[in-house]
Amino acid sequence: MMENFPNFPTTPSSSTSLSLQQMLISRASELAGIHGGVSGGVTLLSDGVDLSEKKVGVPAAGRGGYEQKKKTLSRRFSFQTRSQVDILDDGYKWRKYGQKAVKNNKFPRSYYRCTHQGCKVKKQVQRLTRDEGVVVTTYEGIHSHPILKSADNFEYILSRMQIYASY
DNA sequence: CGCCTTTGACCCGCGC
DNA sequence: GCGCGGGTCAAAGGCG
Repeated sequence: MMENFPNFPTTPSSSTSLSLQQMLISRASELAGIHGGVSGGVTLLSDGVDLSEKKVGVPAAGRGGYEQKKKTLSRRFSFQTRSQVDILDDGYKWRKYGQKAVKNNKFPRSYYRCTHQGCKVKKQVQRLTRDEGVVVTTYEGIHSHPILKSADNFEYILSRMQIYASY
């Protein structure tokens, strides 16, 4: 079985009303309930963590000139699933902007950003070293626009995925 | 032709 | 103060 993720502090709080995020959480919780026996269920990095103020380096004028900006809307949560594909179609359009190898993990981590203008939602997808079938998806931010297409497909994918939890 | 992926360099925070 | 680990930029190429 899988071991828990020490890096992912799990907070059993599902109070905020996030659109997709909430749907995911509720969906995941529901599925976790369905799968009941699964030790773990859903790994949720709920929002409200210490992300109140996050400094982000923004290029000011070419290289060398970086401007410090503070962000307040950084909500983050993650979940891991069993899936063959990395990209889970959640109804939004994403543009990949980076890929980096992480220490302790043999598989690289991919960084995506919502292509919608003004929407600064990011997500990163990472595959576990030990279990290639397990994919960790982390969302950061809240979409400031409606979903482009129906997320039914995503729900379908979710419904046939096994979701882990760490509590 | 426009958007997306790829990929190396760059930047930053933090620990030693 | 330096090095490492992690996140982002941006140029160039690819594909529909």
